[in-house]
Amino acid sequence: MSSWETQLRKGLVELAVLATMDGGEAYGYGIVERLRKIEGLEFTESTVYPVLARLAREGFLAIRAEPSPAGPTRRYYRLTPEGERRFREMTRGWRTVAASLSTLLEGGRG
Amino acid sequence: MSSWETQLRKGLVELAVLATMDGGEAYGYGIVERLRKIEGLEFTESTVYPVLARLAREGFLAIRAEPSPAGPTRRYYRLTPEGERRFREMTRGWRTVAASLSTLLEGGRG
DNA sequence: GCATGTACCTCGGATTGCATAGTACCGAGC
DNA sequence: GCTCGGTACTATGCAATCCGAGGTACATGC
Repeated sequence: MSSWETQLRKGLVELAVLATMDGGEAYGYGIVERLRKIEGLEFTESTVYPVLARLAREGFLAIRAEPSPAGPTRRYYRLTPEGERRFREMTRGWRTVAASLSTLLEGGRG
Repeated sequence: MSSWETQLRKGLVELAVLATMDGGEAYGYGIVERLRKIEGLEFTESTVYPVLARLAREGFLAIRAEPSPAGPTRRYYRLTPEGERRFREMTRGWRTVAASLSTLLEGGRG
């Protein structure tokens, strides 16, 4: 993985993770599997798990445990009201930055 | 500045800086002044100067010195052929990530 | 009993953003 | 000739976090 792509992802994991459980539930391994298929968002378990732990600790996620059909107990995460607010804020911030950078890239030195 | 926005910027400075000198020249202070006006890309001198130094050291930028109308000698930076390639690669990578994330954000848990 | 797939978690190195502080250059006005 | 404000860059150090490598554990099929 090229180093600058690693850097580009910083701060994006959190948004991507929150997005996977917008309006529903998701568990760690499933999130990793899902993001693995999205170009540019291939995060590993060692990236996703700490983020989930932090978000839960900060009160943005609620946890529900449920047995897995094959494996250890799954821990399903869901957005709390605070988590939803955070997600909306981050989405707005992301759109702003994305739009600004697009303009800059198209405009050249204009 | 919220912490996640700081992280979001990591890796974006480099692309933003390269963009400001696409097809032309730019000097440090001028780059900072220009980016300061773009929402979401307000980087400070202590962020931009090290990036310029690193990019020059890695061979992505060429330097030309020219007296300033008022102040110390300006150092104009220009993309080398390698720098242009790097810039194009980063732009592609950025567009990929941006598109993926947009899809994820709009699609919800679809 | 062993391999395999699922599921969760931790540790440590490397990278980088940015606040703070400092150096130095130049022209204008007195 | 001295100060002052704007310009241009450098140095130091902390905080954040990505991710490779490694560890534990459950279930099924052979």
